[in-house]
Amino acid sequence: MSIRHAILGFLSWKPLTGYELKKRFSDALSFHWSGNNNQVYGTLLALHREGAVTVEVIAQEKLPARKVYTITESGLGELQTWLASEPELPVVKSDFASRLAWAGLLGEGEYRKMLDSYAELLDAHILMCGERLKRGSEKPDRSEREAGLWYAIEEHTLALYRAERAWVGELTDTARAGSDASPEFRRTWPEHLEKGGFQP
Amino acid sequence: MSIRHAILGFLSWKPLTGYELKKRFSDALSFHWSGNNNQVYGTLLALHREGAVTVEVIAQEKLPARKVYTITESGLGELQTWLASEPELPVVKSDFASRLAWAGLLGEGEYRKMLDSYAELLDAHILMCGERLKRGSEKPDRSEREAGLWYAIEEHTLALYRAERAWVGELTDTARAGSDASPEFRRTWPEHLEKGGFQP
DNA sequence: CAAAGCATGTAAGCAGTTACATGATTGT
DNA sequence: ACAATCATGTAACTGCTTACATGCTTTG
Repeated sequence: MSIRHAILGFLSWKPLTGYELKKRFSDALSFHWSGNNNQVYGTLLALHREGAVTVEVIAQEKLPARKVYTITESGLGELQTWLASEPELPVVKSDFASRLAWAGLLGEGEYRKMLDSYAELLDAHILMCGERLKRGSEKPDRSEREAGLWYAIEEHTLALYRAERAWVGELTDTARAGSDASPEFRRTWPEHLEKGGFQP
Repeated sequence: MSIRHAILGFLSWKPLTGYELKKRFSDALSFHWSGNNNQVYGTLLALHREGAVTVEVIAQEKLPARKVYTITESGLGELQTWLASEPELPVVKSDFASRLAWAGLLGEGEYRKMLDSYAELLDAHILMCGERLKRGSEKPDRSEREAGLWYAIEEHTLALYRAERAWVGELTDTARAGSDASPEFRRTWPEHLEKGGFQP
């Protein structure tokens, strides 16, 4: 799965410029690509070289020319072939899970702080997502099913963040319960290291 | 977040060889790194060059020498500094969501097939995860909290796949309900393309 | 006798990131 | 006056992937 297919997807909906594609990627909740220049303009160039899209250059007074890309039948064929191929498992890169794995090295207070700052980050992100959804940019809706799917995908993306938030809440509750039972500060050091050397 | 911190994490637990680290990454449910050679051996080399770890070469009869890496205080410092830094949002790369966004281009039958094959993939993966958890490889448990966290992380990872599976189930139900209402085959073509050119 | 495990490493390459480069127009 | 939007592109870099390269030992 690369941005190539996602770009072909957008172009199957309507002709767009690189700039417009970039915006769609950075506005979307559910496409994980940042929509940076190199990625979009570069892929568009490759797509054109390979005959998957055509370009129409529309000169503008005072602003750089717009290059409007249109999908070709060959491009549409590639998109359909991809859609019919075997899907892949989702890949989740969780910085937080990686940290949590070693959070035993932290004291109670530092651990709580870690949970809190992640909860805060998630809350902010969830809020932002909600606002973006309310504003609601233009989406493909060539059929009932398509419109429904775009809605479903966005809801599902949000649901994932909410599940993550709920999990952090549970961890916080557990931490609270645990330290109420044994409130002393305890920092665990690796057994194979001398204690007392590095003290942050 | 890079594999560097995860390696330091494992080494904070106990000295390990590159080979052992590789296995831990490919066995883990919740670390997203594949644990390929270049990544692990390369990072270890860099870590050593920078003084974050030390090496002890243990010659073996008939097998290549084992290089056992031990974390230094500087390495432990780097790990703690990272743990105290701001966490990042999880990044989800969902091939399936990207496909779903353009599934309006598919006919009912192809769409159902797509849902089914993803459901199958998830089922297989969930089963495999369950077995891996039952087998249960050796995990850090220097404190109650650490042991509990490793358990919590693995459960949470599995929960995510299960939520994904439930979602696909819902989409399938919706699709069934929809096509019962209007069972005709309908393929939607991009408005800006002539209909009838490319027919897969 | 083949496959899996032990054990190290290198080469080539893809996908994606940040930052650089330019410059007019519109809104606060 | 400053920031955002419109609009294109390039350079340098990071992180990660697959495949290559070697070769012995244990298990099925």
